[in-house]
Amino acid sequence: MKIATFNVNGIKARIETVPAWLQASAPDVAVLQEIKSVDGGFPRELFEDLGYRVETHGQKGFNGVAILSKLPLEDVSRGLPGGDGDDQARWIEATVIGARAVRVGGLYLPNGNPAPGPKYDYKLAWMERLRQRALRLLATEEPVVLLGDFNVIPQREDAAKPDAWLSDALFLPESRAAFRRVLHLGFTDALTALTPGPGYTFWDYQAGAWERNNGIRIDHVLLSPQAADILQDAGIETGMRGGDKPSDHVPVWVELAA
DNA sequence: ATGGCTATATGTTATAGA
Repeated sequence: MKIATFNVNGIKARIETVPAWLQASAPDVAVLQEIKSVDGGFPRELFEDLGYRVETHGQKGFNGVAILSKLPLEDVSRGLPGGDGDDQARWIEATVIGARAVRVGGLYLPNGNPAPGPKYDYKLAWMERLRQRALRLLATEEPVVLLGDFNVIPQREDAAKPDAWLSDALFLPESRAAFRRVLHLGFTDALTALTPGPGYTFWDYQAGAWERNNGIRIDHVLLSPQAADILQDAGIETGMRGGDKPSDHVPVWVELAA
């Protein structure tokens, strides 16, 4: 089972990019972030015609997440628990029925800038809610994959110019500590487990960041122990950043024996 | 760089992203 994540930065703007990617990369499951679309405005037929089931959790203008799956989905849920009035569409979860059932959580973690401030408080609170949800999912002892745009640079080596990010919400010590608190519940970072060394997933549109390889790694795939046991391969589709009508993020994928 | 692009809707300007 190949599972991918892609922050598309607007599904309407990526109306050709995303289907072309799906055909070339052929993930069984794709979680998308920043669809920037309401559910009714999502071009679901386009993806259904490619053989995908479509589940969206959209919102007007910003945010918005989705799951596309060639395999049957069960128990789809939208919204990260514990929100109490949080109406930002950043979380969607479903069980994918392959050779094994895999619980997949697709997430778009808040950016948090400027920090300090209310947006940063929201980011940290959201990360604590993520930790709580992750703990519940681990307790099922089933394969669990949490993937998406985490908006956290875990280590200095995950940025081409780490010193430029020192006061940024993506790299502040509290953000990195909160990320580790999730990871250390027992998850495996699929990319660092299989491909040590620099591997970026985002390059800003500005200042020739792509041409200069001034990137950061902020899209991650976290595997529960039961998922890590069946991890076969993982990768970053770096070349997508240099393609037609690119998002500022590129897809990241894992292959599981499931 | 005090944001140099990009995307969306609030739409010929504001807001958000990272």
